[in-house]
Amino acid sequence: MRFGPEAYELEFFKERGYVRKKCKICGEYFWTLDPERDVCGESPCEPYQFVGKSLAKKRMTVREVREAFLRFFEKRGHKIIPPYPVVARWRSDMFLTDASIVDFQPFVTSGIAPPPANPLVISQPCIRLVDIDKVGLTFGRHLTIFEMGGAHAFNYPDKEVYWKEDTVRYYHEFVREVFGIPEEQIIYKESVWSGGGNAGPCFETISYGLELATLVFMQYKTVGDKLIELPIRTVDTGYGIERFAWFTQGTPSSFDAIYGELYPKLREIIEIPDVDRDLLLRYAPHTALVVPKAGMTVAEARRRVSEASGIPLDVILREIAPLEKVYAALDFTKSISFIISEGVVPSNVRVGYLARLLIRKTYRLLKEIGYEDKLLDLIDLQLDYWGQDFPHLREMREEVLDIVGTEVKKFEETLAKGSGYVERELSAMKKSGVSEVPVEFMVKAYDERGITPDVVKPVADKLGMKADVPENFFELVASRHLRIEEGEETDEKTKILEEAFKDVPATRKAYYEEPFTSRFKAKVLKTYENYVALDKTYFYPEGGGAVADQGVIRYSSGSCRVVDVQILAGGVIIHQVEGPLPAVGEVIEGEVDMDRRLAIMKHHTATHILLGAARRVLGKHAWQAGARKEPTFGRLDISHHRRLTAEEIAKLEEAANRVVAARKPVKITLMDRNEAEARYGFQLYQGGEVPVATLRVVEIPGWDAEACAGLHVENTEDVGLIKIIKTERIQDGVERLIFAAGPAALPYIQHDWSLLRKIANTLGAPVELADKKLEETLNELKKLRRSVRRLLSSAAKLRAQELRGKPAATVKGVKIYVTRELEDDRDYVLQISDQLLNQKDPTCFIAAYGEEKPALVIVANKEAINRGVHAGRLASSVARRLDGRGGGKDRLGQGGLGRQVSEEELREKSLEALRELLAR
RNA sequence: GGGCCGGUAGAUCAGUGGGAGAUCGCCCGCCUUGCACGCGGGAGGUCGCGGGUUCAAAUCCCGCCCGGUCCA
Repeated sequence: MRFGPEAYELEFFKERGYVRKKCKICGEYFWTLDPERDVCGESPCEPYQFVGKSLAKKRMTVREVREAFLRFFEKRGHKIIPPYPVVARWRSDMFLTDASIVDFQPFVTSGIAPPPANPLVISQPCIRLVDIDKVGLTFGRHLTIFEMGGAHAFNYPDKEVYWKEDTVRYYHEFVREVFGIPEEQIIYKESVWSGGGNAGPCFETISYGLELATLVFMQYKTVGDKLIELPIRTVDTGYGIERFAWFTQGTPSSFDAIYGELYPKLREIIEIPDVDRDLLLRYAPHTALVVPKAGMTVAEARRRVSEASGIPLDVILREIAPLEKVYAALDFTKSISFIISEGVVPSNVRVGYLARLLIRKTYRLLKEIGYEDKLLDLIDLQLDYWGQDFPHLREMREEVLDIVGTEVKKFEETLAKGSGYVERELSAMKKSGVSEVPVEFMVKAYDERGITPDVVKPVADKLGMKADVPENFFELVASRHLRIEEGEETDEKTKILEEAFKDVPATRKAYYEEPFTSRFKAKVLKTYENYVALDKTYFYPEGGGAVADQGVIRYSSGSCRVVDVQILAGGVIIHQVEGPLPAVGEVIEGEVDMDRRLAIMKHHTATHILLGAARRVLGKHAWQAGARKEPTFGRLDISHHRRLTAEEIAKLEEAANRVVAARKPVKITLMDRNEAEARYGFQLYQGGEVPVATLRVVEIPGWDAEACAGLHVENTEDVGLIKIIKTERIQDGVERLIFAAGPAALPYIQHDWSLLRKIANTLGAPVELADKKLEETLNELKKLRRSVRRLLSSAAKLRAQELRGKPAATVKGVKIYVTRELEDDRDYVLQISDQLLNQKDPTCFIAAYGEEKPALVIVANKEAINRGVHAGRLASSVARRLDGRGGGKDRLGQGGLGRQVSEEELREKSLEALRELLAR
């Protein structure tokens, strides 16, 4: 995609005397005051020109740049907006805030809601994990976490704020005034921005070889390869706060500029490689050549920088690479600090998984330089340092360290178990003559146990095996997961219904107006199959995890039962009914099953109460990860890094029921989105994305406030008792509370009670002593087992003595013992045989044991086997003669008999079978 | 949410339908000034839970619980 030159031609450029040139390296057009310039100046077309110099008015820290940026735009009519979270919980299409405009998407940019101010300015911490492998290599041009200075204006058809001219003028003025960059060093490179279905022309602004900002004019919606004009044109500027700070300080890397103040404290934790300053200053400018695209490997990047700087590759690898690792560790630990302090719990799902990968990557990185035990110290350092500007980092210190600490411990366990596993498997392979670790094994180890090839490799080396990791390793992992996407049937059904009811106006949601009214009159607007749409309804449709209402619809000629209620995309509410349909146009009388509805409402309010309790008992990281409200129970999934203990569950119940007893009103208010966010914060979005301008805020004062479309009781007291029935771990890092509130709690309590009484009754002990009694009983059982074993062992010896002198027969020189034992214990019988077979003569022992259907055991000693006895075949043969089946190996045969048998009959059949066997 | 792997002695694990094992740890004894090592002996198990198939299940099948891991 490209825009014509007219998209970039500004009055401003004419005024200042700028000319349009084409870069001889990258071929892009750019605007400059210098007619001789033929390179755009952006990396990788040119090395950095500012390293080792102080070209700005003065050295500035990140904090100073941020302040200067905000004040500059504030003075020019922009309102300063506090930063949004880095975890984009208000959006369902992304996990992390990766640009300042993300804060206002999609509600503001699409026109659903007004912006909190217009124009506005914000310094937004952003997290981008895409270039994570190149962080360090570019000496800080790329970071996983950075602040994007965003000056934004939203231009509506009837209200123009400002557009391209002013945007560029502001930038121009900003860099000249604040940093003193001379005009001839300010280059505007033409480019195109697109993302998230939107697009527009943009300028990348470059000075001294470094891109400092991007000025985007978001103007189009992309549909396929077509551009459609957006009604709202958005000025989306991104000023690289860290890059400005880097530029002003002229340090070799931007890390020195960002974390310079931290270095003394950092040195107390880890050793920072002491690289010769001249070497760094020679090297740093050429890191501009590294472009973090998928195409360029790390080795390739190194080779190019080495060539351009004239520094040999081995010097780079020896001197500079270790320093890059420290840089990356700083960057990663800052990201972790920000993400976890917003309540993300590492897990195997969603944003929690990103957090886990990031923590593991950082751990491995630190391990490479021998400081994996310092991970928490580094995070602690970051929390304290950035906590000056972002106070929640300091407030969450304990929780963050606890959560990351838990995660690290888990990972260490995984690694320890993993390398043990690898060692066992590989040495087994080696024994069987394999000299190279199969790729399939490495893929399997990663997929099933999270063991990366770098863990396999040292073990293979130790065992003297080859282990080559293929380039496409991660593709091979992915190929294990290929499967057919399953189509969603429900979506199809919804589409059909939406089509059928598309000409019906949105249903009036009378249940919001009078949530306690059950009987109502309404007009039938349309019916389709067994679905009915009315002009208004008191039936609450399924939504927000709450199940739909049920009830009846009565009309002149009959009635039907309402079994389900759904709301369609257009706002039409359809009632799924059983029974004959009312006529279109008729006025019906609806009646909601109010007992059921009240039970659902109680569970819904209880959900909010419990969530508030979870935040207090477990910590602020306890976010709702899902919920369901049924008439008979409720379900609340919360993020938490450990299994809940019985004590925590009790505390949750106590806290929740205290709120019930406190008789707090449940206040429901419709509120402007920006106002609600300002008042309650982003904890509003517990249920996920809420794509509307006006939020319905359900507040339990002093306890909980959420954007919620559900129906609630009027006062916490109406909820009644809240009892947690059980907890499950539905994902790693997500605990599910299943609970019941009010009368619905009673059946669970009664059920447990009667079960307990039954158990106590059976044990013959009062309920209070049932646990003790059970313990005693089990202990006794254990003792008895031991006694029985000992006694049977002695009994077996005696029995063997009895039998020893009188074998039943001798067939072809094989001594045969046959016995019928009533004791149903195989060990006993086998011990008898052990005694009897311990002799040189060929001997075979045959026993049937147990009272009802007896079991059969046949054992032969080595000499007997040599004479042709096969205990397994014999068992099969004997058992078959007695209506049973059996089998086994030559030494031991076992089977079951189908009927009772006397010792005489057993002997008879056994000898018969044996003669047959030995005759062959 | 989906896929895959696993749950056996206090710990780590072996055991592919036929008598529950190894190593470490623990206890006792020998050796030793003492400790460690070494030697000898011993204790320790509802084979995660429930159901099914089978004469017979740690082992095969189904469900559940618990843990791990990869992907979106």
